Amino acid sequence: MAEELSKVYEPKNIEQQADKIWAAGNYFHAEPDSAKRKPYTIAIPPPNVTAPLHLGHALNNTIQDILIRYHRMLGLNTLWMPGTDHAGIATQTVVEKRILAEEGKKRTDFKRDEFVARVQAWKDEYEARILEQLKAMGCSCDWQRTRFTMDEICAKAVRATFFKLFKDGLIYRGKRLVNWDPATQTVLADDEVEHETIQGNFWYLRYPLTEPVIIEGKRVEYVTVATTRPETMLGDTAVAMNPNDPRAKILVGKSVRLPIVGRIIPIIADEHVVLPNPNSEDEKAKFSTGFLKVTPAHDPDDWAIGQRHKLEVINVMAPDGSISDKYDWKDWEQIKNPDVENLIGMDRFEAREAIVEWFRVEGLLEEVRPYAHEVGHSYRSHVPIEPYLSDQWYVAVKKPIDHLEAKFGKGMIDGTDVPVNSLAGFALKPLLDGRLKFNPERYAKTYQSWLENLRDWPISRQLWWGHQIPVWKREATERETSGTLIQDTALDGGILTMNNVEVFSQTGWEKGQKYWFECPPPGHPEVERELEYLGGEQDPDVLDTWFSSALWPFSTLGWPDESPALKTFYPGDVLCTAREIITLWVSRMVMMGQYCCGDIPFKDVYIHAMIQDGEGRKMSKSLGNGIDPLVAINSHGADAMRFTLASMTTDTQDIRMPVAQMTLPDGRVENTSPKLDVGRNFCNKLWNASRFAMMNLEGTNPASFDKNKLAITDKWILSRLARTIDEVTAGLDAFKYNEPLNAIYKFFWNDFCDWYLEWAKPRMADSAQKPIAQNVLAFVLDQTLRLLHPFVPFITEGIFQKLNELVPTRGLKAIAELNSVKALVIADWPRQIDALINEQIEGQIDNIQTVVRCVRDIRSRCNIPPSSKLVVSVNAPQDISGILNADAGLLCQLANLKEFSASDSAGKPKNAAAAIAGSMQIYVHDAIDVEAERKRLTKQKEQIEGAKKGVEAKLFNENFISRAKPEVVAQTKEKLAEYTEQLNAIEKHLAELDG
RNA sequence: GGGCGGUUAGCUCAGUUGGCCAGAGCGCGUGCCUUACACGCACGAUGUCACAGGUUCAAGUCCUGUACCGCCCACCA
Repeated sequence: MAEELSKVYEPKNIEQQADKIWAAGNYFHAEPDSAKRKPYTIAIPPPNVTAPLHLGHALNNTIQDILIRYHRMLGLNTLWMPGTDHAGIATQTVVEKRILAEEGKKRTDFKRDEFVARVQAWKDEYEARILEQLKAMGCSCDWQRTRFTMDEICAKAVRATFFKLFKDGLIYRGKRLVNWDPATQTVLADDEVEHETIQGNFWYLRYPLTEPVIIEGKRVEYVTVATTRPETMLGDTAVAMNPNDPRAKILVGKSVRLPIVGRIIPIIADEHVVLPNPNSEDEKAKFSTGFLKVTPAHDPDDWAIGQRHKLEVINVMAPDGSISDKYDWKDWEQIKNPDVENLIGMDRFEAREAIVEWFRVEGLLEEVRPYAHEVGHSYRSHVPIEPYLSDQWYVAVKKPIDHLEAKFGKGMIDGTDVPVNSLAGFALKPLLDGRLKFNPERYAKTYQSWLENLRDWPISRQLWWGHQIPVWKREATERETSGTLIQDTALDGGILTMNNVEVFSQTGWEKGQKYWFECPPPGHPEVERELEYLGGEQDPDVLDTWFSSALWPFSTLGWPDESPALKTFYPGDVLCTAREIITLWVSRMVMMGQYCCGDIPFKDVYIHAMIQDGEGRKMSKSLGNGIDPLVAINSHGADAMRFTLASMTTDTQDIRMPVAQMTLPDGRVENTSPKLDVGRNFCNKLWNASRFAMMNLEGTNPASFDKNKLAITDKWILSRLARTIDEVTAGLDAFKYNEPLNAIYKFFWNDFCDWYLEWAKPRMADSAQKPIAQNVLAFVLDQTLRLLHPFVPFITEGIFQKLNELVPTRGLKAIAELNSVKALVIADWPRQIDALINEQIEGQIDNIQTVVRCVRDIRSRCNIPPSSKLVVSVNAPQDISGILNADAGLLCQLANLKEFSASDSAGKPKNAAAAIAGSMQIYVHDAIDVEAERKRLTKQKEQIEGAKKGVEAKLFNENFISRAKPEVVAQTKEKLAEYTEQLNAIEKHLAELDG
């Protein structure tokens, strides 16, 4: 005899038990198989090893696990690739902070490899915690394949990709303005810059003309520039004005003497300059004087202008943001004077004040106007970002790749400047062709517009934690330097053969010195040693963390090796992530997938909501409003957490989780959410209903089932099950989560538990009925567990195991047979059983339920104890009466009646309470609370009158009759008839009460 | 500045292509330890669908505008 389920639902036990079964069967592991099952692949968005997972991860991974488990049950060869991301700057930052706080040491107090070892230790700790968390959530990842973006396999892909890009001329060294954080002295990626609104000023500074001019009869001695950053004026190398400015004719070509510095700089014409217009909506036009100071070294726009006009680039700042002559202040020797020297060493904000003061004293400060504007701040140090000139590696994203023309075509994508055979084109084209789909669709727009406006991708970072750039730099010899200096970018390149290996090289100039940048292919350390022997040194910088992330879908499968796994599981199927990394990550994976593997890495992108707290704020450590998934699992169970998260997942972009503190069983007080009760309550219900079912399933024999003996309630629950299977399957196929879960919830709780189980109770004591009821019960429970399994895997697996012990073979002979299977995780997804959908039966049961509810309502209102048995009669049309009489037992059971009858001529007995529902009038005999009855009937009368009025208004409207769909009109007429009849009945009953 | 979303019951949210008297869970009220479940059962109450216009026989649903909340993107004149 099988052991009974424990009386109380204990998530912990069930979770451990299921884990054991899954591990023993190795069900999560995927191999290319000889059976040629269709593969189904999802690569996990590798969580950053910066911190343990939060509730957002729980949502993300729950959704992926639902998809994975669903497709596994559909019989696909399913791979969910797990792993973690080294998260370059983020991880380095948290480790630096920790070391500073605990040991008072800075990064620079360590040798590079020592520091990296510290970060590595952090990574090991958090990687382990993260993987534990994923397992605790029930994620059915192929743990044997667990990867890390910096492990050997991924590193190999990084090297291979970098080399390929370098060889194809897509990687170049460029001098550009980068987002510089003067506090931590590193470059930041665009996404690491946070924009904040700053209440600043526009300062209007006068720059004297070297020779006064006459404009419209007036003598003009200076031009006025407006700036928010006066301190950068030390590096001005031009003043620009719009060529359409009427004054341009006279002024362009003239020059000004830069105050303080004394540098003579030209007035140039550039379309970029906004014409002044005080009445304009445009802030810039409103504040513009028509003259723009141009500081190529300290402003991205000005850099662009400088490039167009070949302006001198003068950097006046040190890396720490102070004014300095030591960092490429090209004309320092010529211009130095006491006024400038006075500013050297000042912080940029100090210098700003000093310079403004200088202008004021000299009478050159024309005006100061307050101005609110967005300023980029470092997400690490929170100081304003300094656009800073530096040498960085870039990936050319819009450069056509000639040798891929044959595969991808050539020319621009319509309406864009994106070549089909460029990296950006690789990512954009599949979307436009409909091969790549976003769910919800609206997110495609983010992806598309980002790619259409893409700039080259800076990939070098001044960090220690990451993939070190595989380029060796060495000074060119004098002979090699004999070319002409054109500009500070890559000039030429070539191939040199070393040890029979082709090494690709570029040249570049830095501070007047020519260098070779040489990139050897991966797997040739001897060549790297050789390059070092020649005086080369590996670039100390590391790659942007997104570089390795971009390769994730195939690096994890062993690319560039043509492994069987790669062949089977690439391209994958779905990517599931949050919207914030559509551009940074999703687009780059598509780009690199196409470039490296010749195909897109997934067909569907599912973008899920962001979890906020009850007030609509982001969950964050600093606000203390986050919920740790492990706490949720501890307090409510993993299944409960998954259930709640899935039930909240709709197509909206945010979901709110009210946060509340709660004392855990172990005494800790932690954040959880009352929303988790929803899931826990459901699991508890599932547990108990299953327990009850199994108490009655002993000795179930499928052979004793006879489909001709099905009771009406059996047919009804099977019909409802059939619909639920359809609904859940369709929902999951359409990336819906809340809809299918809701469908099962309603089916299971409201149909199965509330009605079917209740009706089944007495049948279990009836030897004729028992075999039928048992088989149906076992079948419905089995199918329900399967439908629920992707959402709540632990509890369903646990119950399934018990069910297997008790009723090893389930199925309905000649209706739906089932194969036995050892574990639910690999069981077949429920097959469609649409033949069992029976509208007529559902209608009949609906009438029966209505009568039961009406009787219960009257019982409750008239204060009739639940225990007293009642006599009920019903007046209803013949067909309905017939059904009610035939199934009077069902009514008597759930409404607790001793006598029931129905006919089309039944009148209301004296002392009876009446209820009206559809075409039925329900009389509860001897319920003699006249006042309660009058109140109830009067209220219902008002309701029906209101409804009738609305219907009448429609029918009196000729436009409605003539223009609305005929079936709508017919329906409305029927309604009117029904209301009229109901009203007559109610009025009659009311009159009787008075009489 | 550009783009996107939200505003429906006290709370958290559903509401498919416009069509019965707008739904669920929680909470609330009343009554129940009915031999699976009090993390439960039964019954009930609760809405100016943000606001203003428009289209339509018919609008929570479509269009225009406004307000508020939030997110993403953007080179600080």
